[in-house]
Formats: sequence, structure tokens, C-alpha cells
Amino acid sequence: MRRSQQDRSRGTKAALTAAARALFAARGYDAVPADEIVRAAGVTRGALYHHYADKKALFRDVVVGLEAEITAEIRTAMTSAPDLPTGIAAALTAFLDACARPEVRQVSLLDAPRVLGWSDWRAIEAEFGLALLIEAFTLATDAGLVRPQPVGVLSRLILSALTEAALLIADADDPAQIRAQAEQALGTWIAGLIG
Amino acid sequence: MRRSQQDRSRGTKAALTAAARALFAARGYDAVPADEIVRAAGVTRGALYHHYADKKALFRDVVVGLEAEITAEIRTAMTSAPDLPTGIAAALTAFLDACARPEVRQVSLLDAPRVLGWSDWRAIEAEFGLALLIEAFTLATDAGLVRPQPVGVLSRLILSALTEAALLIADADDPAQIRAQAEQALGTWIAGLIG
DNA sequence: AAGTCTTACATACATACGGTATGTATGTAA
DNA sequence: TTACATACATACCGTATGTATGTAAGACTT
Repeated sequence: MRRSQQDRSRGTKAALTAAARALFAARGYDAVPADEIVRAAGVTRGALYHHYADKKALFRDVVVGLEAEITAEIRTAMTSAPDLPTGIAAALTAFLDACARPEVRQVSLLDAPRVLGWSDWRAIEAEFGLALLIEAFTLATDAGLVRPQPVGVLSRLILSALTEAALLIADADDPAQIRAQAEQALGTWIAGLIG
Repeated sequence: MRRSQQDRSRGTKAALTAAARALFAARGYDAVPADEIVRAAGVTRGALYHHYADKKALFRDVVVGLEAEITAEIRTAMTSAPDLPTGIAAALTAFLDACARPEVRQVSLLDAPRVLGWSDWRAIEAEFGLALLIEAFTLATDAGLVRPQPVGVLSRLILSALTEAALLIADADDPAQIRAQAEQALGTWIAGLIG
């Protein structure tokens, strides 16, 4: 059986991103040498630098994949709920769960801003997580749940608070308690937006 | 004139942190080789590794110094106001101004979490910025401006939103507009805490 | 189907950085 | 003033990234 060049490329890129994702998640971006990634992926440095300009480009691919994945999860949680308010609540839960995963925490929250640069990272976030948040916001506004207002900046502030909450929970000795406090604080905030 | 050993140490450490701070601020932690730092400080690698365990330890010293500096500025802004509400407003302004400085943005907000590790960075933040925020919160609670509540988690969420706002403003094409939106959003949040 | 071109990879190498080991000068105390 | 500790300088080593070069495997052309 003859594999096409496209298939070959897809296969090795997938192997590289999968290996890189696991290693980056476990030890962080620059604690993982490219050698180890290619070894885990069953290829050599040649393959890596053929498909990616540099190590950072591979990392970016990992981040985008991860972001796409968790955004899909959250979107599913939100849209599969019977009504919008419970959907939003479910989305919040799904978000906190996603951020609690070590790979998300390490790769997407800790490494990404610095490795990719803040503005590039922000662009990725805007494409995925922020887009979802603004979507939810718009739905809520249309449903009359919150009063109309410029949502761009507000969404980013909320997203950062959500992210911070997720990190706090992940790092806490008593996650349940911290999560309760965080959800209460965030709930109060959201409630204040209704009017 | 004979300089004591303490004076020598203080001098070279100060030269190292000053040089490192400027270089880290301009180009980021790992874009700056230690060689360049020691050259700028007028010493050699020997001096660096005599006083600091590694490059990261020097960076940490820079972060702590920076944090102490801006916290002092903000505290001054807050306490030198005639009353608490205007003091808090002044503190907010001072905070946003501080975060807008490139060195704070790069060193303290972008590099620090990853280079030092999130929990160590969090500890530094807790000692300076967060402590100030909680202090303000407690004052406001005592003055009856906000209702009593657990402030630890809430303060962190607010701090992260404040920080995000500062980054957004620093990165915006139209800083004034973004700043206005951010202050409005934050103001609404704070207002919701009263009662 | 033979030859040519292009893509996909492997290997070898150049370079740069961080950290250490060793040597030397300067201050300090018995 | 002798014995020691502290503060630095220099030379070196290991390891990482990225590049240059070579090779094999599809993919067109005729």
C-alpha cells in the first residue's frame, strides 16, 4: 500500500504534535529538548525542521490544537443544556474542569503567553475561548438576561478572572472550598451585569 | 579608601540587578544571555554566579525589587488621598500606570510566572500587590463601603482582572477608549460588591 | 516506463548559552 | 603577619537549537 505524501506529512505532524503535547504538558516548554520530542514521535530532527520553522512553531500548533479541543468541549456543554442559564453554568463548569487539566494549565496558561508572545497568544485566545465567551454573552443579551453593553473588554476581563480562578483551584490545598468561593465571587459579578 | 566586603557585594549586586532589569525589560528573560548582563554591569560571570545560584535567582531578585517599588508607589497614591474612595480610585490609576510600564509588563507579568514557576510567582504577588489589595479591601469593609466577605479568592480574581485590563490598555491601538471601557467594567463589578 | 523534479526526511555540523571548576586578589581576624 | 574567608576572573564542558548537506520516496512529464 502506497501512502501519499500528504498522508506521510499528516502522520508525522500528528506524531510530533502528540509527542510534544505530552512532553510539554509534563515538564514545560523549554525543559523539553527537541531531541526528546522527535524520539518520542519516532522521527528525527530533520522531520521536525522540515515541517516547522522552529521549536516554537511546533509549540504553537500544540496550543492551537489544545485550545480548539477544550473550546469544543465547552461549547458542547453549553449548547446541550435545556436552556441558556443552565447552559452557561455548565459551560463554566466545563471551563474550570478543562483548566484544571495539567496540560492546559502548563501549556496554554503558563507557557503560551511567554513562548508565543503575549499578543500572538491573545490572538489565539480571541479565536477560541474569547469567541465562545462573546457568543454566550450575545445570546444572553438577546435573551434579555444581561443589559446590552460593549462586550469585548468585559469578556477579556471575565476570561482572565475565570482563568485565574481555575489556576487557584488547581493549586489549592482544598480545591472544593476555593472553587466554591470562586464560583460565588464570579456569580456575584455576573449577577451584577443583569439589569 | 578601603571598601568593606559588604560594600563590594552590595555594589556588584546592585549593578547586576540594575543591568539585568533593563535588559530583561527590553527583550525578555531568555533572550538575554548572562554574558550580556555581566558585561553591562561591568563584572564577569564569576561575580554573577558567586552572588546568585543561577540566572533565575538574579531574575527573581529583579522581580521582587520591581514589585516592591510599584507597590510602594500605589500605596502612596492610596494613602495620600483625602478619603478612602478617592484613595482607591487613585490606587487603581497608579496600578494601571505601573502595569503600563514596559518593564513591569515584560518582567513581572509575562516572564515571572513561567520563569519562577506559578506558585513562587504567586507567593511574590501575595506578598506585595495582593497584600495591598486585601489591605484596601479590609479598610473598605471596616468603613462599611463593602459588605464583609472572604477576600482572599476575590482579591486574586480582581487582581487578575486588573492586570488583564492593564495589559489590554498597554496593547491597545486606542488606549484611552479601552481604559474607559475597562474602568467602567471594573467599576460595575466593584459597585456590585457594595451592599 | 524512464527520466526528472519535488517533497520528506536523516545525519552531521556550527554555534551559543548556562553552569562549573579552578585560580587569584582582596578584605578580615587571630 | 599569618591564616583564612570572601569576592571575583577565566577557562572549560555539556547540552541545546538551528542549519547545511545528503538520500530516499512519491509525483509529474513524455
